[in-house]
Amino acid sequence: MFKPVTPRLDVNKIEEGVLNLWKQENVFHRTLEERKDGPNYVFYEGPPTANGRPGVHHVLARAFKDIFPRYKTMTGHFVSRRGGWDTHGLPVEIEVEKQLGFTNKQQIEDYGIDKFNALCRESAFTYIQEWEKLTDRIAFWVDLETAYITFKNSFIESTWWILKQFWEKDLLYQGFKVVPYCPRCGTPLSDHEVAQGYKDADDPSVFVRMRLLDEPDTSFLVWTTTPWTLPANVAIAAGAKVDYVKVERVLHDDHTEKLILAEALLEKVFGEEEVTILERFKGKDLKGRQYEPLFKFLPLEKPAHRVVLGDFVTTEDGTGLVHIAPAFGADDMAVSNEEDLPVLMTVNPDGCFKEEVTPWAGVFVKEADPKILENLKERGLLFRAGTYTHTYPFCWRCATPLLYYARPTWYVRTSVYKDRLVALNQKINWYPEHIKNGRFGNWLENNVDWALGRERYWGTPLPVWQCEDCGHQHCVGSVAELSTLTGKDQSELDLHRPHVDEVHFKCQECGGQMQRVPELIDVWFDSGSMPVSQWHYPFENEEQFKQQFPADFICEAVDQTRGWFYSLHAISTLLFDEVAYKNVICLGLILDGEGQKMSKTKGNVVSPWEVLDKNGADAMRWYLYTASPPGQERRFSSDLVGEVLRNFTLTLWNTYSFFVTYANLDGWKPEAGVTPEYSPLDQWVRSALHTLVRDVTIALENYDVLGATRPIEVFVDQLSNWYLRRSRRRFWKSESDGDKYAAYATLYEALTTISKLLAPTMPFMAEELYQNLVRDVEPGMPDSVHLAFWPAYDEAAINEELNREMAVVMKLASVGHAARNKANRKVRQPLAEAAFSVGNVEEQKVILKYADILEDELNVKHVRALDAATEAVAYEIKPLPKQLGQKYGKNFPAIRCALMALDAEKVAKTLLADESVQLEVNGEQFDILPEEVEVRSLAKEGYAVASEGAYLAALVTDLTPELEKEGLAREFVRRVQDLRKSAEFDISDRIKLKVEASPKLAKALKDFEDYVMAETLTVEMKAEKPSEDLPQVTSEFDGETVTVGVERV
RNA sequence: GGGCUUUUAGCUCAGUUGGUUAGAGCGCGCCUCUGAUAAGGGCGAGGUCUCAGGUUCGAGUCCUGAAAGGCCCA
Repeated sequence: MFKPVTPRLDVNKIEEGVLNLWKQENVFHRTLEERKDGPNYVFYEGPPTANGRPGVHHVLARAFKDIFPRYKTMTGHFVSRRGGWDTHGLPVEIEVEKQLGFTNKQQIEDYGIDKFNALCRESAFTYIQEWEKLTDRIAFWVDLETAYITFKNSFIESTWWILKQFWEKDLLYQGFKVVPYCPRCGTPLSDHEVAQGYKDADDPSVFVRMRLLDEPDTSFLVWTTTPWTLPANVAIAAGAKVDYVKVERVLHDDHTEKLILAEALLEKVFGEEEVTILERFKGKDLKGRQYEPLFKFLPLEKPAHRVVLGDFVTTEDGTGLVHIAPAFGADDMAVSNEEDLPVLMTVNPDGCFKEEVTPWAGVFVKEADPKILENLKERGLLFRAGTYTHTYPFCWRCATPLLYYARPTWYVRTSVYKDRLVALNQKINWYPEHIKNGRFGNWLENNVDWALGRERYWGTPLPVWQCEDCGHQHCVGSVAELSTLTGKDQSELDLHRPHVDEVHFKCQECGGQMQRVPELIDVWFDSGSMPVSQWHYPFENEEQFKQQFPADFICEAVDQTRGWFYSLHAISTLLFDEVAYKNVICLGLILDGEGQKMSKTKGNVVSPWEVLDKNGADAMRWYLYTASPPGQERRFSSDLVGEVLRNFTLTLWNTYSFFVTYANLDGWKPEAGVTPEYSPLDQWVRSALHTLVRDVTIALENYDVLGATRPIEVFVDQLSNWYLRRSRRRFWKSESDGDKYAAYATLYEALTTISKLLAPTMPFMAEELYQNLVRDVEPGMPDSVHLAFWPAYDEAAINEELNREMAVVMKLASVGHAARNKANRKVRQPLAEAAFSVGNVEEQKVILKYADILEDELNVKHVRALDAATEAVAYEIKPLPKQLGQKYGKNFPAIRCALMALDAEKVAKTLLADESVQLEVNGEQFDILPEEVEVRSLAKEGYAVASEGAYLAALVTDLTPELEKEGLAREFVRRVQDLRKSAEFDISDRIKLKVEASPKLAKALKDFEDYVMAETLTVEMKAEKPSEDLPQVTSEFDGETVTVGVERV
């Protein structure tokens, strides 16, 4: 006996039950234990930070992550699935700052780094319980008990080891580079952070005269949007190939001045004003020309204030002459290094001018802009000032405009490995594929050194100590090394600030005191270190590390391209010259129902719980898998998930419930060694089933999630709405013969196979089916579908021809229904005959081969092929463009025309006789083959006809008295069945009927008594008025009246 | 400004190496079937396949350009 199944599905109850089962039987851990000796399949969990609540996008990622480990477990692999938590970084600090009401770094220092970091440590796990709960509820199987945590000493120590490897290869260096810098937060920002803060801003648009030293009344016209950088000007950049002109213009006092600028920008700069072009030259001719500095606040260490060439100069905006202040621009710094120009550092780290810049000392640079313009104007150096709207980066946390600012900071020299980064990327399978050479590939091609340093508090400290006296630097690669250096056991040392900062040792060069540098490292380095650091490699777990590197599969959203995908790849390339992952699914973002990005500030975030409580985890997962290709962004709403339940889950559930109901009635169970006598319909559904197994397997092997899910939906629909609907009678007939056994065996095979195919994607439903259909019935089977083995498909069961034939049968049934509908003949009324025609000879045989199915489906007494020769009055011929166009190319239109001009009937009959038609077009002979033309027949009168494409159904709608009576009998049966149902009789209950019917109906019931009684499980039918106490109904149909009462025997 | 990506029915999405009548589901209207079904079937309304050029006998599909949305980067 199978456990009885209610047709009313309560997904949440089922999913809770399955969760309990998994817990009680420790199923997840057993998927590890029972596969210990299997080949490794390696999955890396990209660590989330638990200081925010998990959202729908996390469910998306976790749902996709879960598929492949489950699948690979079923194929016999050992899939260690260690979780991880990212715990460091600015986002954590900011939450704590908010909590404490801090607005700047000084407040943190005053409060105490120790106490501050203790709060960060807690804050990183604020929502850990909700994360764990959600992970559990959506059945993402990941081992959270042994999850790696980036703030643990062991993790940090391994990360230090990596850094030391880099240090020894000279890949870690302190550079003086221009970085986006927040003067309020006092720290450079990573690209990632900068990207979050671009806004439209109105900045000054300033044209300044820089007077030539050797030519009176002549100036370079230079444009800038940052006047505050002008005191740091050391050069002007021109484009070597750009055309420049010297123009003369009249000033107000009748004097003239000469200005040099790019010719292409004359109009933009002067507009209507008349100027005289005196001279033309290329940019390279300007090289080395000297000019009068605008300001002289700082001493010059090297010669400056001359024209240099730069390939970044454009003639889009400004004047084609670019002001160069190496301290405040990346291009500026680069060109200054090449040209050996001095760097004038006019601004303090707080964003205010230095003492030396006397007029504006201590003024915040942006506030000094107008004052600087005033000064230039007084000195006649200002040509024009306006405003310019462009996108400019602001600090994403405090909205302070960022300054591009030269600061000493630490870098990983990734750019020297650019070729390896690019080459190794070619070994990675990206899904979708375009990321590989698109977004990710481009990013690698443009690789610049990884800015590693962060001047913050809560993170992995950079393990570099520097001598306070001689500046000697030493990189520490382990706690043991630190112990040796300090001559003291440091194994209990917390490797965070401020504790590591308090560790000093003697300089090996001069004996001075070594002090750790102040920087932390970028948190992305933490997560990118995870293949190594999660194992505390190389200090222990060497075996595990080697077995678990590289990953076979990782999966995150597309925003990780420059995040985790990059940090893993970069570290692995520099450290091992190997990829860190072989296959990666890169997910698109989740949008709300309106296509807007979900964000806290917009308040359009859908809570995953809302969806889960309503529809369950399976439906939510299934929606995410099937909605659109994984790389694509997807719209998401609770209603869309609800559709999954109605369309897919319920269909499957009802099929399952049907099976269990009747199998229990018949006491059916699978018997080993019995070969069922499959009917053609069984053979067809088995062919479709094994095709499905094949296709889903191939899809999963290729990380094709759509291909692993959508076909299951199609199959379940066919199983329920074609196979089962057409097979129902076989299940409820009373004799238990081989045909009935085959029907049960077929449906059982389909359901148990589906449960396995669904295990990776719909883990709950899969388990529910498996437990009842397999585990409780077949002794010795694995205790869970997730411990079972992936089904192998039976090549012999796959019959492509059968698949095609049945598609035609379904098509004919559909056309037949349409014909009935048009003739206004309801299906319950039997008709004498249906005749079909199809487009070609090949499909013709299908009609007779599956006549019984069509007769039953359409409720007709006889099915046959339409006789094209005698019954059709008209034909249409349709030259098939695919065949003829490909064969005859340019001639196709003419051939088509010529063919259509012939007598359609003659052509049709020739082709239907499987003979070809000869044509002459433009003096050329063509032989048109039967398969190159579709023939459509139009039936003669007396038939109800419907057609679609070449498929046509013609019904004989005349009713004989016999057919009419049968129709009445069927109507009556229908009423009785309804009555049985509303009286809540069991489907196997035998009944007695009392009937009071109008004469014609009474006669019909008499004639079809056997049929009526068999259909309704009636043991006694009496022609009398039912007594009041019986369940009964009175109804009218087809002009007849009946009152019928039922009584359970 | 650059890179990647998307644009097909009211909504969510399919659409094979280019093939002439562009599909499905949901929703809507009418009809129907049901002894598993919250379902199923049929008919109908609903499309300038974002736009403009081009290649081709033939373009939703290929090419060029443009527009709009999204993401990433400046």
